[in-house]
Order: sequence, then structure tokens, then C-alpha cells
Amino acid sequence: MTGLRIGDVAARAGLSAPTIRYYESMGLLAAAPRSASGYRHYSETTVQELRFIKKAQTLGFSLDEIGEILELSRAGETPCARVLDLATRHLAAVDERIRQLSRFRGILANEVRKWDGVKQPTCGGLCQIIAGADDHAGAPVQRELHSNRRPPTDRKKK
Amino acid sequence: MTGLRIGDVAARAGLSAPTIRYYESMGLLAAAPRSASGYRHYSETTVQELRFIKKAQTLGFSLDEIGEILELSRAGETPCARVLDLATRHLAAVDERIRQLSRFRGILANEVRKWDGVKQPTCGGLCQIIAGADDHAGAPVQRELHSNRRPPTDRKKK
DNA sequence: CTTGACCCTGAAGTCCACTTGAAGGTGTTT
DNA sequence: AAACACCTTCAAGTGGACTTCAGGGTCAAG
Repeated sequence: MTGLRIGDVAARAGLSAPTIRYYESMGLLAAAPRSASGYRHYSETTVQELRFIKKAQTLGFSLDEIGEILELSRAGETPCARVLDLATRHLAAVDERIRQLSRFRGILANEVRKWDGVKQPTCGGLCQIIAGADDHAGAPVQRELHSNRRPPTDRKKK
Repeated sequence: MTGLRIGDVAARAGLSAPTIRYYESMGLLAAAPRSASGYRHYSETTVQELRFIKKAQTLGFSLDEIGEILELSRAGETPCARVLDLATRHLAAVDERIRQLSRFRGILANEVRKWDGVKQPTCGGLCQIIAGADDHAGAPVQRELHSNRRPPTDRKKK
């Protein structure tokens, strides 16, 4: 009643207990208060925080970036220039990624359509086409932005 | 004149010599013929192949998938059902990823716009909004598709 | 004939976000 | 009081795609 134990929080937020301990050890989460016997206990707000972390992750933020945002957000009502900066950069990266993917989608869909029902398609076509996929796309764009992390593979429990 | 050495190939394809050796060791690239002194030597077609690999990578294929495609493509004119299969799955994954990103883009752009010029923005807003970002988005989609790899971070030479 | 830029191999290190394991303590139920 | 599910810590393992290191060989230019 006094609070949730780590397993409860894990269940509610949809991740594992070790992961929560890991986040704490990284400084992403504040150290939880302990019971007399050393058990961590939490409130609902931690569950919210973990849900935020998860979502920010699927949206492409790294744990480091999330940590930064969380830290700033905990600092209260000071101007959040850094958060805005992060968000803005991220926006640009997201835009570029969408462009890349959309172009590829078109090529791929086209290729798949052409092949559908064909008995002896040659692979050369696809390979050539992928090879030429971003020929008028300028240099690889994901160079300087830290935002091209892959969304976390959902490996979870087992 | 008889061919390119590994460094030339690396420079032309835009990656490092160790990476090429690594690809060869993985079986992604066929073992290059050697000079009397043991130097690998290559032709332009390897450069093409490496460019293909790079592009396929930035489009979200893993080295394993690329290897599979390359293998099948080398097998000549046999039906490339597996390549088609890979491509089709990939198409679905790409579509979903584009949807996710687009939704996020809207949210983020909106937030950035609201903040622009404001003196004391609170972080709470962004955090809340990210927290609610995919509330009507169903379960995390990137579960079963191997296609949510992040494009390779461009770390290259130093 | 030495300098310096390149090449070779094999092994080990890096990064991120975890997961797994070992070894043991706690708390509730039967 | 035994069973069993939970908690604790610290250490090591995982996976993908590389990079870096150590220790040595090769080749064209000066």
C-alpha cells in the first residue's frame, strides 16, 4: 500500500525489473527510496516516467537524450532551450528519414508489383534499382545527427 | 592497372579497408583474388557491390539480409522468391515506420512552433505530449519485423 | 637502401541497451 | 517451518557492425 515494488512498476510500464535497475544505475531514473529490508518502492509517477521513456525511445531518442530531457524537465520552469534544440534537430532528422523511406517505398512497391505473378523474375533488377535508389539524393544525410538510432528491438522478457 | 587495391576500393566506395575485409570474412563479399605477395585485388564491380551494400543498409536492410539478396542474385536467373519475400516484408515495415515518424513529426513540429520565441517554455508540455504521442497507435509495431534496424551510424575513419 | 605509405592476419575492443547468471535475502502462504 | 515468488548486488554475456591494436610484410620514390 505504501508503494509499488519494482516488479509491479515493471509490469505496469511494460518492461523488466532489471531494466528499471539499469535505468537507475545510469542515472536516468532517480534512486528509489528503500524499505527497511532494502526493497525499492515506487509511486505511479515512476510508471509515468517509464512510459515516457519508452515512447521517447520508440520515437528515436537515445537514452542519453532522454536523460537530458528528463533532467531539464525536473529542473522546473527554467527555459528549456536545450529541449527545444534537441526537438528541432530531431525534427530535421525525422524529416530526412521520412523522405528517404518514402523514396525507397516507391521503388520497392513498384518492383514488388512488377514481380507479382511473374514466374522467373531476375534479382538483378532489384539490385540495380536499389543500387541506384538515391542517386539524386546527395550525400548520405544521417551523418551528423545523432538521431538515426534504431528504435529499440522489443526483446523484453524472454 | 591489373586492378584496385583494397584502399582504392575503400576510397571509391566510401568505407574503410578493414570494413571490406570484415565483409569478406562474413561471406558478404566473395574472397578477392590475391597478388603473389598476398594483396587482395579488385575490379570496379566490387565497388559497385559495396555501393549497393551501403545503400541497402541505409534503407534498413541488415548485413544478413543483404548477404541473402546478394547470394540469390549471384545464383543467376532462378526465381527470386526469397528476394521478393524480403522486399515485401520490408515494404510493410517501411510503411509502418513512415506512419510512426509522420505522426511524431506532426507532434514535434507543432510543439517546436509553439515554443518558438517564447521566453519561458516549460518542458512539461513536450514531455506530456511525447508521453501521449502514440496513444491511439495500437501496440508497438516494430515487434516481429527485422526491419527496424537503425541505419548504420556513419563513424568511418576516425 | 631507407623512408613512408600501403598491405597482411588474428585478436580484442567499442557502443548501446539491455539480459542473464550466480549467490543470497525477504515476505507471504500453506 | 517449508515452499515459493519476489527482492538484492555485482559481474558477465549478447548482438550487430564495426574499429583498433599488435606485429609484421611489400612496394614505389628519393
